[in-house]
Amino acid sequence: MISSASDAKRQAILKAATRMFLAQGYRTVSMEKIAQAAPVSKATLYNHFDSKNALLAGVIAETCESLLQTMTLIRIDEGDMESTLNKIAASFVELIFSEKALSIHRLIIAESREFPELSRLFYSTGPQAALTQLAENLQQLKNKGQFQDVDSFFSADVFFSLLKGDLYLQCLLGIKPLPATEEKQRWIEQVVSFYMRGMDTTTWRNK
Amino acid sequence: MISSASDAKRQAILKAATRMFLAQGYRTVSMEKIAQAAPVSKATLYNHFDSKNALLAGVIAETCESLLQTMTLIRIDEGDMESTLNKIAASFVELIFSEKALSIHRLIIAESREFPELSRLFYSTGPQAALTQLAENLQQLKNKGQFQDVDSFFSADVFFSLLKGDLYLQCLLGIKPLPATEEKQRWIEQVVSFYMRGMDTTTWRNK
DNA sequence: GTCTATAGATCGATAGAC
DNA sequence: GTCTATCGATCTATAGAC
Repeated sequence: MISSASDAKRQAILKAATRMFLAQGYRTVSMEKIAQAAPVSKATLYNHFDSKNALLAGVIAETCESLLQTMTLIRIDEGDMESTLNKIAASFVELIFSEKALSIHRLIIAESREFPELSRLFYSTGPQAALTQLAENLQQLKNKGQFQDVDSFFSADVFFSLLKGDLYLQCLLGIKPLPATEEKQRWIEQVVSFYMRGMDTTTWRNK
Repeated sequence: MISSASDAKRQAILKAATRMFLAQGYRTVSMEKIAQAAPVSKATLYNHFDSKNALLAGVIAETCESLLQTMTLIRIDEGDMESTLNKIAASFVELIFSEKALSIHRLIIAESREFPELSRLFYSTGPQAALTQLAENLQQLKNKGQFQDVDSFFSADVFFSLLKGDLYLQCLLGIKPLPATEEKQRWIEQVVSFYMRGMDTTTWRNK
């Protein structure tokens, strides 16, 4: 059995490493500084994580898992299509325009060359999981007759891409502050309105 | 007057640094290796660029300028809206799904924390310039009566965001190979079709 | 398990000869 | 301007005491 004291140190290391990697990046943060912040000795750090790379993998996995839990599960049973889309949009926008999500995204892209397996882990447990979930929701809306498309995955892709927009790039680059609540609300309304016109079944049938 | 031999060395340094930074990232490439690849001595390298940061700035500026020239100027005088959009889309997709553009994008995001001024340089001379140009084109289409929207900038944002889609993220993460010509063509058709439905003036007026 | 101390390697930047 | 040689700092990872 592993002692709880050792477990506590491990958690302290992970917490410190997560905070510093997300805030300052992988390269600029040394094992020395992480050990100091934990606070543990460098030898203890290496007892829990074989290498700096292994520590990064632990940080990525834990952060992705944590972020996924913030994506609210949407019930599509109640309400019409517009209200359902609005709920999904609000949950998605709240997630991607958070400092934590943007930071992990930057970190992954920066290290994607040297750790391609981390990129796959991030994509499958993050963006891809969200896409799949939305595609399933759209499929259910389709079965209820509120909606008609040819490819639910394309429809899901379109919806999330619209919700990102150019604003997401600006936030990712750090050249624009995160949008305030009202700003996000207005953005969602614009996008959902545009999306529903594009998905309108009457115009769709005229294709 | 600066000797042409010195100028040639400067160009050789920039070329080597660009290639290595884009392929391997900023941190992993040392001044030593750049000097060897140029090939010049490290002292000569520092004679042309005061620091590694200054060299990075030179690489970014030159690469952004080079990439912008590949964006074809679109004439909206001739042809209908769909053919115009298709031309713009083809030019945009060809640009963003190129190895060079993806590499510079990764590099900028990776270093955006420490060099925010480089992020602004990249955004204004890259994505923002493209957005502004498209917004102006849409404005002209609007004036010709082929098109009607409330905010040309929003319409431009939507168009480019759709063309990126989830595929762009996968390419940026390096977990998917660049799309082939036919794949890009099919993608553009899907997106333009969806976009034109969303922008359809009859449904728009019914708002 | 945890600590201090340090090995071993690499890096950015510079000094001095030509 | 260009070169060789090197400084000083920092990094990852480990050895050995407790």
